[in-house]
Amino acid sequence: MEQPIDDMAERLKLLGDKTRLTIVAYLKERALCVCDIVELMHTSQPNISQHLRKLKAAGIVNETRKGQWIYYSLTVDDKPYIQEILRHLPSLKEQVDQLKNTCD
Amino acid sequence: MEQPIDDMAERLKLLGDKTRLTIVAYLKERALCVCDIVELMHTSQPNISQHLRKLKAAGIVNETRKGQWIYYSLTVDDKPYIQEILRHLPSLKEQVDQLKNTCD
DNA sequence: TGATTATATAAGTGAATGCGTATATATTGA
DNA sequence: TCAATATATACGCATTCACTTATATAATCA
Repeated sequence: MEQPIDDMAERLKLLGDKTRLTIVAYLKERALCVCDIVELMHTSQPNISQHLRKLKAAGIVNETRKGQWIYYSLTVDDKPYIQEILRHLPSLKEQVDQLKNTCD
Repeated sequence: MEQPIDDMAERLKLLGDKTRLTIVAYLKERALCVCDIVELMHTSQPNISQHLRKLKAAGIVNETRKGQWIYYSLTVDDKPYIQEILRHLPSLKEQVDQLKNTCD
């Protein structure tokens, strides 16, 4: 039987990873496709895909396909303690705004 | 150089462990000594001690010696996003109240 | 249809981690 | 000072996990 506390621990563990927390910080600015995040974070595409899959499984992000691109966005409206975490993340708006944006 | 986002990830990772999050949920009720927590959680004393050391290193708990017992308590007044997590933890008051309390 | 681009999955590897057993340190009280 | 209790540390082991490389799937466009 899954306890609420186990559930919270699972989500917090997901956010307790530098790469994933940075992804979430970027997605706080706006929805991004995988190649955007790869460009922002200077790591491999499979690495980002795997992190996104975990975030999706935990219900923290969802995906929307637009042509050949898949955009990910946050789904935390029903998770207040995650919202509070987001509020304390530094803004990465400048970096997101400087994306080359060849994705469309 | 330590970024704020790395710092947050470190703390969230600590709370993203079922055992540690449960310890924190107990400490939300009141300060407890190590043997109290061992009794509540049905695990080994070294296990609890090691988790408490990590929580202390992250500034989430502090310790106060009282005779041969060392009481741990939360130090989260300056960490709002951790407070919000605490608010969403289920209450474990009943279990804490049923402690045999031979520790004094 | 074939080439290109975007994304996902598979498999392997090295490092981190949670927990147990054994032992050390510290405090109390006879 | 010695025994008992409380807590911390050392060490080993099994598991988890983040990441890389290689490959598969999917969509677009010539």
